[in-house]
Amino acid sequence: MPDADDYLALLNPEQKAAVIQEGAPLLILAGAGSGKTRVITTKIAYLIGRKQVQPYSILAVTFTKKAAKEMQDRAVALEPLAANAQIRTFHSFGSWFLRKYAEEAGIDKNFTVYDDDDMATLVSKAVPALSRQEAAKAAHRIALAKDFCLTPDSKNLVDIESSPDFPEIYAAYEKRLRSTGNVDFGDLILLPVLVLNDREQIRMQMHYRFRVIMVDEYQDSNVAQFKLLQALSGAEENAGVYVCVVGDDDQSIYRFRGAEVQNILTFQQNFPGTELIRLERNYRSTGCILAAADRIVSNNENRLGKTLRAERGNGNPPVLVFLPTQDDEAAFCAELIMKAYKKGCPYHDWAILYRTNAQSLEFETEFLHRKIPYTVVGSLKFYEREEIKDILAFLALIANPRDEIAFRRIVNKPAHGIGEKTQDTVVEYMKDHAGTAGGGELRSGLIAACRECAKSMSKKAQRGLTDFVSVIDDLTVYFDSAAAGKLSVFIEKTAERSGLLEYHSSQDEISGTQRAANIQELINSAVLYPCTRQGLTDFLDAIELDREIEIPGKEHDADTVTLITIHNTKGLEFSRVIITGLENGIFPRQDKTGSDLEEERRLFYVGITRARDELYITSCSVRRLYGRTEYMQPSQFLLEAGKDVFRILGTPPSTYGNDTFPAALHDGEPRKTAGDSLSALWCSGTRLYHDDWGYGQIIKTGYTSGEYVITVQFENGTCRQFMPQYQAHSLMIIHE
DNA sequence: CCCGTCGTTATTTTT
DNA sequence: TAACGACGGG
Repeated sequence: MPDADDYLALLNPEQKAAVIQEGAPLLILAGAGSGKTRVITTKIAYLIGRKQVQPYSILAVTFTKKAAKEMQDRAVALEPLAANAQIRTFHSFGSWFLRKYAEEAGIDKNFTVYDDDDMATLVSKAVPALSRQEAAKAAHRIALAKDFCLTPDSKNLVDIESSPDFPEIYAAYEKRLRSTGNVDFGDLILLPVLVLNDREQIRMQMHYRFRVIMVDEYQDSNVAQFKLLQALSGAEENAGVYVCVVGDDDQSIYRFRGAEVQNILTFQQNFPGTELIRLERNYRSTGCILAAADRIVSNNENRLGKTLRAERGNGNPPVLVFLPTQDDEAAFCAELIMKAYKKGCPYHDWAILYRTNAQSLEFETEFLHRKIPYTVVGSLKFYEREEIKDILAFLALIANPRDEIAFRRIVNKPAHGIGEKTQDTVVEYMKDHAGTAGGGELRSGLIAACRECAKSMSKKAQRGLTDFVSVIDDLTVYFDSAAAGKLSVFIEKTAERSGLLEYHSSQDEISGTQRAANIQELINSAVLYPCTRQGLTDFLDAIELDREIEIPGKEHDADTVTLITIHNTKGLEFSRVIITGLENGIFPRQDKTGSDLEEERRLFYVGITRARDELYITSCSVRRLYGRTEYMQPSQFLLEAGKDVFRILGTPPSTYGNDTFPAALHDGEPRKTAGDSLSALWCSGTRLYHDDWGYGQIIKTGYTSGEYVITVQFENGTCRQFMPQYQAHSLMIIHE
């Protein structure tokens, strides 16, 4: 039996107060790196071990499966009984709830979850007048509406989309979606809210079941999730459910996806009597890094306010590096990393952060060239790949034969001569007969419809449909007879019998892709699931609700540099971080004002606070953008932070503070374009630092066969020539 | 049905 | 610049 005092003794006073607090709602404002996961997990252990709270009556929700798993593992390490606590993502809770109350929610118990892409397809089927692009946009708005807990008849729908057609489109989509029996992501939250608000009985059952509710990363919850929490807590009917939320308003970065910072800012009003505890001791970053982070975020108006204190000394100031172009930026990063590597710093200590995925390209090219191993996080999602979606569609159709989207995706793949017209006929037939034909017809849904429709069709379509049905039939027979086997074997069978494996293998040869291997990866990931209906739904759920789970070839022990968008770094930390592209228009992105600009600022804050020991920030004066060469200005965030928090390398553009541009402008060479800014940057008198030779000064400049050449006199006596155009990365201009 | 060409358009995306 | 969708010919 673990002794609670052991783990309480590890906490600082605020953390301990947060763990033992009871009797009123609790809001924990946990700054970056302040040990919030430790607090939540300790609290779970404490409630079970010390307060005799039943583990299964604790519900802890997070946003990602990874976070849920980490929380579960750490809680179990402190208190084995925590294995029975419900530690889930919001969406997996919704899924659990909806399978339990499928009937009340008006959906199929075997539902699968449609993603954004499926939504767009469904919109275009529901409203054929829309172009593909319009449908995608409408789908996006519908998703957003659901995040805000708005139904097609909600008045506030205009706040999401002012187009007068929108409510109609949304309603048509809903109708179509309900006819498939499936749900979309928004429904996983919205439908439980509707059911709970509607059915007192069910609400009471939930209050009886869950006595403690904790929410992690509360700053990223949306309105629907807030309403779900409200319903589950029964705050308005004195259900006596204990609520504890943890978050950091300064790290709210998902507004564009419906996250509502207001949720955390107004928590105290919505849950009267709330106690507030701040965790402000930062155990991750050095003081200098935190100082820069604080300077940035202090420029935001809309925040609860908190000041992080460094627990591990000041360290070195963040280095702000001004570079001529994005190529120099990539070279600078590579050089920095290689230099450190030679001194024994592993690659995995490093992360390169950028605002948009497209920016990863320059680094990939450069690193490939220099043989620096790297891992790009998150750009191409496994589950979004065509071959994976194809196989999953087959499985989804077997799980739920009314799944129109899955049906359309694979009925003619590989091609059997079943065009869109034929598909429409089958889908219409199913919809017309589903309600009247009794249970049998309903159960076999689109497959039965295929059989029926085939009778009255052209030879070609008839043949195609018969082929398709026989594939499904074979697989169904196999599925039913293999209940003792593994699901992975069934998926393998599906991949073969459907012809999809062969189809995608041949694609591999044409375009050198890895599709067959990806399919194999999918098959492997199902080995632990039984070949039963339950196993199948569980597997599909796991895939749909945890899209990070399948990252093929991602060896965790590989020593690589991480390339990642700042959004994706939430919850991560690295010893050394380089945040790139700090230029107006890139970061913050253009057109950001007001609260959008505040969110960009928070994003910068998140990026900075990922760094444990060293932080570098780069800003280029020229960047190729959409095929154009753009002259960039340093990010306004750099000015807001103030110069004193950084150590500055390279030459800041004149717009960065009051610095005058180097005298080099008069050095004899005309400054025509940015390409020629070489002579401006690398002019006589400029002080430099070189990796091998140390400090020095440019004593002569000139051109040799068209290339700009500088001569540098180093303090150690060496005198060398360089071509800054190619060697800028090994030479750093000292500004101070 | 497949493949090539032309024109358009460029965030962030836990689930 | 590049990548992707729309369209038309084989």
